[in-house]
Amino acid sequence: MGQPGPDHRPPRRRRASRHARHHRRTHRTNLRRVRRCLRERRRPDRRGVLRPAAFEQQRQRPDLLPVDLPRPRGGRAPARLHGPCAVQVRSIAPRPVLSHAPSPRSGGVLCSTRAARRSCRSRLGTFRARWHGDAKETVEMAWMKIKDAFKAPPGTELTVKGWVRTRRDSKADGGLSFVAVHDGTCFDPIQVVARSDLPNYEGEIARLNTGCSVEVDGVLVASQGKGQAVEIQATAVRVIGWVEDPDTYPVSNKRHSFEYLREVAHLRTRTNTFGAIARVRHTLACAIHRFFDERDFFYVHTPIITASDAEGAGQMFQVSTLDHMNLPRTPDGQVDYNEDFFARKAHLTVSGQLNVETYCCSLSRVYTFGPTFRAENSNTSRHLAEFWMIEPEIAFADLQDDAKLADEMVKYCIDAALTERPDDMRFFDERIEKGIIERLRAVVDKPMRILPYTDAVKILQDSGQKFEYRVQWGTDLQSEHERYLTEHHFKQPVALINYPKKIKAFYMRENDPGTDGAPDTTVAAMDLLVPGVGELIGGSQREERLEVLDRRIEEMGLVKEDYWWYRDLRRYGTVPHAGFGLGFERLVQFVTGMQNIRDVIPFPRAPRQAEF
RNA sequence: GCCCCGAUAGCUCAAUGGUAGAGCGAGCGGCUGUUAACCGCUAGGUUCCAGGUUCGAGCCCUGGUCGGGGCGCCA
Repeated sequence: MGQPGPDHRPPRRRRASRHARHHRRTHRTNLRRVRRCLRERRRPDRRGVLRPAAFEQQRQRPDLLPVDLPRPRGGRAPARLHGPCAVQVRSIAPRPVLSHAPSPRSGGVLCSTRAARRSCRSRLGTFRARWHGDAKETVEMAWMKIKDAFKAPPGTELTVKGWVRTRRDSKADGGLSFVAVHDGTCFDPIQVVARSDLPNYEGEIARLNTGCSVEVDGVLVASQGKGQAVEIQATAVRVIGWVEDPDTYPVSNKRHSFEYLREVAHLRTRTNTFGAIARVRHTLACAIHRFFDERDFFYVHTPIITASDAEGAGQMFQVSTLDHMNLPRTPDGQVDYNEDFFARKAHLTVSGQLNVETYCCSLSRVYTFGPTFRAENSNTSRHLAEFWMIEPEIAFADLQDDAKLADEMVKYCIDAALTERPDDMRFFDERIEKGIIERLRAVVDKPMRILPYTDAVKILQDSGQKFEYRVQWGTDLQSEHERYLTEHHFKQPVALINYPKKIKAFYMRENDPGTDGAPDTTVAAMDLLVPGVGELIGGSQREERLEVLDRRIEEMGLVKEDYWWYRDLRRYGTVPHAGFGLGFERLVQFVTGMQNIRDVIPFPRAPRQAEF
């Protein structure tokens, strides 16, 4: 705080006078605003934003009924506690807030239907007395997740546990605080109304800050204020964990940039955005497993450490237990990997595909879903060094089957997010990418576009667009080209198929000459491009003909013997088969509208980024 | 890896080479069934780091660190 000393005084005086000038100025402006508001019979708001007069009417809604909450009166209460005891009517309004008439036996009202009464009783059956720190007997009520609390009937007694989003105070009715509490189970926090007659009101409740963890006992009631349908009238608020310095709490109740939140990845999950991302990510992961399970796919756990280099391309992370400072050497000076853990050079996997193909060629339909590692020095919003990839592989299938599978899977996932997480999706629609719900719905409804690479090149060449890189058959499409196709030309996901073989991996099946009228040989590859993300899926039909595969391995300058077990699949009962890889984080990006891939994985790994 | 841009209060950002400010957040007080609340006051700074130019550097120069965007690699 302050360090008052002779040295500091002169600058302080100067600052104070400037301060004063400024405040006189803003004060005059505010006065003008307020006077205008009064003339127009409106309520003044900050920055001159005026609220409609309806606000006042809303505040005076007569149909809301204040209630008194019972406090423990010493002695044992639990045995006598049952649903209707929880609330006492203090004053009668024309229409009670709790949806049925007071019961004479209890003098209180809680549940309107038989089912709701039953539900109350069963929850209350779990009550038990508990000795609390302040030597007062309190009641532990049924702990409910906030998502369930929102669905419970008014009058339900419950406990919620979570973290404080905001606290607002009011002096009305002798003083009360509104505490927004979230526990991550749904998008919205629940509003807890804590009255000043709670024993720890002054000392604790009125000092709650964003980030504090609390347990709240109370009764669910229809809200008197607008902005939420229900709220909790608290009978007890227990502070579990304080925020030690609210001034430096990294995710205070305000807007933060995603760049900043990346630096506090351990706390960013408490924000509404990252909570929503986590839930949608979970829903998508579950949807993927469900999608495959419903279609008789088996989930195969392919190895994370591998000695094979799946595609002969791409930087890999090396896995070694050798002492870097004292490496064993062979006589010719090379590192002697015979001394290493696996007695050979080993890496983190860049793809489970080659392994999962073996299961495909025996279990027919399989998939992997696991972490994948690329040591490329990629600095983009769509690349990670560690990401999760889904790789299905289907036997007795060609590229058309593969594309169909990709189409169905993407649609299934989108539909799951839209139907299972409407609250989170509404948030993404309003705050992250306007209109995303509609666009996703359109993806589900429309048939997927499938377009040969050769035709795509023609479209681009005839587009009249100025591209930084010239479009030319035989070269890989640049991301500006892909974006033009999916974001401008088709305005929907597009699967490009049958790429020139020179730009694709050795295991992709060679097409017959002249396929799609292409000038040179193509392979049965498929890339699914989606707006905003680019390549969501990369896949192919696999080369099942041994002699063609061997030729391709040779052409690529690879060593046949390294792939001996992969080649065996072609020697013993080979079948046409196909598969693809879907970058899970890119799917999450596509569904949420988040722009940077580092924000859709809990703890991003990228070049120079592995803090958490 | 290449090309651009940036780094100033807890956060988001201002500030011709000449006395470092605002909004939000925080603390205190006022008002209020509140909800991006509002009003007043207060505190809060090694202007990323190391050098250099200058009477004087947040600003100009050099080097570094970190972050962002685009491209490449891909999923």
